[in-house]
Amino acid sequence: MGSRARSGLVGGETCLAMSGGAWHGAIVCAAHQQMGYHPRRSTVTLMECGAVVLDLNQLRRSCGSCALHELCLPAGIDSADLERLDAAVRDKRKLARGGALFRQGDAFHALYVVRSGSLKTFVESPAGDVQVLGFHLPGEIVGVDALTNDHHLCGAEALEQTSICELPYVQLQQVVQEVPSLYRQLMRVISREVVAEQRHLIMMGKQQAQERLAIFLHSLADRYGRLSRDTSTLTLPMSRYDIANYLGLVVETVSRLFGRMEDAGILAVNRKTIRILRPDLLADLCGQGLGRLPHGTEVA
Amino acid sequence: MGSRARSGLVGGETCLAMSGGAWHGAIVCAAHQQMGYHPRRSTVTLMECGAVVLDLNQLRRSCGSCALHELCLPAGIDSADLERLDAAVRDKRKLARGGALFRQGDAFHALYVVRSGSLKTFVESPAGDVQVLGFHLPGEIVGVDALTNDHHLCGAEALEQTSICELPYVQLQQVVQEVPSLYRQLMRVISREVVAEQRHLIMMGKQQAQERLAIFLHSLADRYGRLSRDTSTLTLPMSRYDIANYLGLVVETVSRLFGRMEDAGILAVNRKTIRILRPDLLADLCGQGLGRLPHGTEVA
DNA sequence: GTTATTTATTGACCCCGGTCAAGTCGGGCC
DNA sequence: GGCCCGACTTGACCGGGGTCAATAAATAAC
Repeated sequence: MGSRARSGLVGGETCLAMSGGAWHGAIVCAAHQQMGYHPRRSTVTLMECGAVVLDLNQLRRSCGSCALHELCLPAGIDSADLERLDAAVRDKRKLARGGALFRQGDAFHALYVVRSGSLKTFVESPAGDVQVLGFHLPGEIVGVDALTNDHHLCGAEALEQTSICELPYVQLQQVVQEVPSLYRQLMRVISREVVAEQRHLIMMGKQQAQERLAIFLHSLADRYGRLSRDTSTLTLPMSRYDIANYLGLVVETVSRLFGRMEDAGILAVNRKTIRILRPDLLADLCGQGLGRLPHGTEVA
Repeated sequence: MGSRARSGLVGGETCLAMSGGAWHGAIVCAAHQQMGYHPRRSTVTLMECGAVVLDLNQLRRSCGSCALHELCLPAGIDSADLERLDAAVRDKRKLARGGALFRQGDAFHALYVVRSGSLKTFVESPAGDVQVLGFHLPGEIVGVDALTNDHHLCGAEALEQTSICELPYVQLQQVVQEVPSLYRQLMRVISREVVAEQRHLIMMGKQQAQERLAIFLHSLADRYGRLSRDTSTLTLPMSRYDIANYLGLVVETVSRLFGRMEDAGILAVNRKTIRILRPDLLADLCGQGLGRLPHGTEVA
């Protein structure tokens, strides 16, 4: 084993652009990527980048002009009703990497939608062991589990610089009451979370470790695609530990699997940057248990 | 190993009463159990039993007089608004054991609430392998996953004689729009499902096989208690295969675990009837990985 | 009743992935 | 520059639980 050719990104400038996380992600990058622009050679600093984002936020404060419009609550709502929704959406909170949106046990008073960046939700037992429940990308709702008993059953934490739309529940209820189409859309968005959890469950059920990671990457690429991001080069905002925990594995196993998939020519792995070289083969690995790679097999 | 004293239920008449499933469960049994009555010596046939149920259904057709009132959608809704809900709740469908409420891929047009009996929800891959997603007891809602894309992503099947309240979605929307408190309660009930899935996920994450089964039994007893059923004698409506699949294990492992817990004096297992002899010890097994039983240890 | 079929239990074997331990890399800091 | 620390990788070992197979019990079919 071992003579694996690590896909060498040039390092220096690449990492400089990457190391800030996908902070300009949904806003700056989305536009750039659609134009075929890649921020690799950009020399903007984080400071400059932050300023740009703030300006853009000013321009697109309203749901109506939000890039996530069609993925989020406003989908299918006409401009007249949008103003009422805008009135309910309170200040857009910003979180630094590791910052808590809410903690396990906190009193419930709002639902949240990720605007840019990403979150993880997780529970922690009194004994201290953690279970990551999900990763949340822009347009996805967080906090639904607290509706039953007015307390958050899981914590939510930013994986990178993240910006959040807060929907105070009392006001949201009013608007939803007045705008039937918004009520329907809210249900749909919540249902999406149920479906996401179901997928997670299916994966944890009986899939082998390699299938789990394949499914994880595949579905992440899917979600990136829906955000108009590049689906062949994933920049993972979460650590190997988070991935392992989410998949019900240990970090060593995840590391080995990345290695094996790289050996097979499916991926090019460079820390948090994963290039999917053979989407077809990756899709195969998601399949029904066949086609598992036997330790160091080169796949033509 | 092996010299395990099987808890001997008398067999004959017991099984006769059991074999019909818990059909009179939520309706006849709930009342009986609260009075300390046990249907073991009852000689009613299924036919007679069915008739009784029908009569009771006539008496308590409305949500207002339903025994599940406080567990279900009507919770916290005054009698004036209850009539509007009643109008939306359509015919109460009945399913025989194995009967499908809906199939994976079916078009969505209604949510369902279990009135009596029980369901399992599951997905089936093209290759034929199944993952059981959940078991649903009276008062619990089914079908939420279909709200996103108008098709059921999982199938739902009765585990025993089961009666269902159907909530056609178009009508439900109207009523919910008119009755704010019902809207809130619907959200809460849906959120319950999210929480249930989260618990399932936590279990599948990193728990050992024995902890999984312990948690499963413990939480099932909990839910039975909420339905005013006996929490120390569980009559499992689902097969060992369903349990194993739900827990991400194989049927042999579940069987062995039941055996080990019986050896430890925690349970008395007789096919689908599980008596919890030591709830305290069972709770211990749910805990953080400590206290696992090392193959045939007697616990005083 | 008898037979056939599903469901559950039990044993023997072995492999996937967890555990333990040792590197290695990269980034932040002075 | 040099140091440190956390994130990640890689190897060696082993045990929990999956697989295969045989049997028993209970239900369904006739």
